[in-house]
Amino acid sequence: MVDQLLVNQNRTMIDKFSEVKVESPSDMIIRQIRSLISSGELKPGDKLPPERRLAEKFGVGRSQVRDAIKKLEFYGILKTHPQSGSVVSGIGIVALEGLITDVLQIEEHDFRSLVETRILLEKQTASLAAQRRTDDDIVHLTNALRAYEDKTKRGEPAVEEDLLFHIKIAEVGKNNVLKSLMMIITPDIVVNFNKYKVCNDSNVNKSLKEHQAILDHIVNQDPVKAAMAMELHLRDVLEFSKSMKSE
Amino acid sequence: MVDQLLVNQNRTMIDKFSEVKVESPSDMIIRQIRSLISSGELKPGDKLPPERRLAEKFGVGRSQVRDAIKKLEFYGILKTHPQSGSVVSGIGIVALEGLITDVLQIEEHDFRSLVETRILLEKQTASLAAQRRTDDDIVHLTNALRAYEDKTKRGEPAVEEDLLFHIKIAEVGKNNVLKSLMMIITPDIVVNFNKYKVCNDSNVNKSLKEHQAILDHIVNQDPVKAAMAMELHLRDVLEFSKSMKSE
DNA sequence: AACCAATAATTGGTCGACCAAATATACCAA
DNA sequence: TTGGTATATTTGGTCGACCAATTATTGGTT
Repeated sequence: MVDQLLVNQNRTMIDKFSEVKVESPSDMIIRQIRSLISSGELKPGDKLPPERRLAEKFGVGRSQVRDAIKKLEFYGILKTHPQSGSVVSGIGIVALEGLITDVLQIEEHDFRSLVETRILLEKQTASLAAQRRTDDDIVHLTNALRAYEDKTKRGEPAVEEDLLFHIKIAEVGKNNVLKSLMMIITPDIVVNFNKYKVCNDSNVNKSLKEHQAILDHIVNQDPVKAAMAMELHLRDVLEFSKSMKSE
Repeated sequence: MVDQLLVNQNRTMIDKFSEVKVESPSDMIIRQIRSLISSGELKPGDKLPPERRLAEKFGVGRSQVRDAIKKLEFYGILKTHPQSGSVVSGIGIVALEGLITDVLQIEEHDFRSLVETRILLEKQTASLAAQRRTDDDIVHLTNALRAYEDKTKRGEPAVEEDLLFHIKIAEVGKNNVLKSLMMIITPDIVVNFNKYKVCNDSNVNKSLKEHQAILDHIVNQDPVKAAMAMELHLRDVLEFSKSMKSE
């Protein structure tokens, strides 16, 4: 009650500090765990204190600690064994420092980096697909391209089918990690696609031909040409995005 | 009570089905949400039913639903607005299908895929680093290499310093996404490093020279040679790992 | 009828309590 | 002393209840 009054009285002063409260609670916990590690209290390889103790030490509920641990586990920094405890991953303390700070800023993907990386990944998937494709794979790829073609011919937006074709290529490449990484950056790309309206009508025809060319090279098992066709395709997208961005 | 008795009576029969229960509860929820989407009950862009309703519908607690939603949010498939609801991301329903099934299997990183992808990423980071390095960057890289050298000269294991050097190169490349992706796969690599004892004494000398070569090419701003040196370096690791694995 | 304020219902976030599995401890027998 | 078993404790997983913010509803005023 009294606290509430004080808050209202100091509203203008509170506003000046509000900017530091943008970081979410779980991020704060992550930062605290990081400090535990860098201060030497937590060496890689040994067990994390139990969630209850951490919650008490940080003065928060156990839920938030669990959230933080889950996030860290997601990025491979921790490994949680049920009914036993969480263990700091084998990676060294020095590298950990850099890792964790990066996790907190992992969303800051600027557009240039995004497209640049996508080109890299997709060139490789195209190359691998050309090397490792089976006859079954060709059927799947053809179907995916057909679906894309049908929708564009009807004048409908086909961003989904476009991406699906690319994902199928990644599957044919038969490299789990590569595909997973593509999966991770794909949502960001879609967001930016919609933001900059990359896929308008004037581009779909060219895009369709480029897709067909990529597929042809994969069918012919020509890794180099497949990669080049993919790069050409994506390079167009990049250039177009640049022009949109400068508007 | 009665159910319990039935379960005990049918223990042998239950055992036959136990194999399907290996998937974690939250994965089951993810699968269910996916079926909700593919059945058309959930179209991209509109709000997810409230957590309580989902929990009731799936016959589980709300915690598990929250876990599933958080996992999906990690991958950008959902976006949660506090006190308002979760929204299906703009990405299309078709692509979602592929995405979600992949999320469930995203941990199956086999070793070949891992090293293959690492080579790809690191070649690019080396190339970019050679293109974009500043004078300050060189100082940092040199220090990192020095730290690695010192520790190896003393005969101590220096896996951390090794990786730190690579991470520094990624930073010099100035591509957020690329660095983030390297961060993601690095823990897996370390685990496998320790498993196969890649960095033994006979290799450290060679490794050190290769690191120096990479650094030189970055200093000379020669992207092609930097990438080649990096590939050479990592290719050795791959070959060595292969031989260890076949033991 | 239109608009706005006050109130009621809904919703995700948080917390504490309970559960079952895993581990540590204590105790007894050989 | 040693080995194993039974018990006690610890631990992450799960659940239901409560909280604050948001949204929907309602009622009244203009």
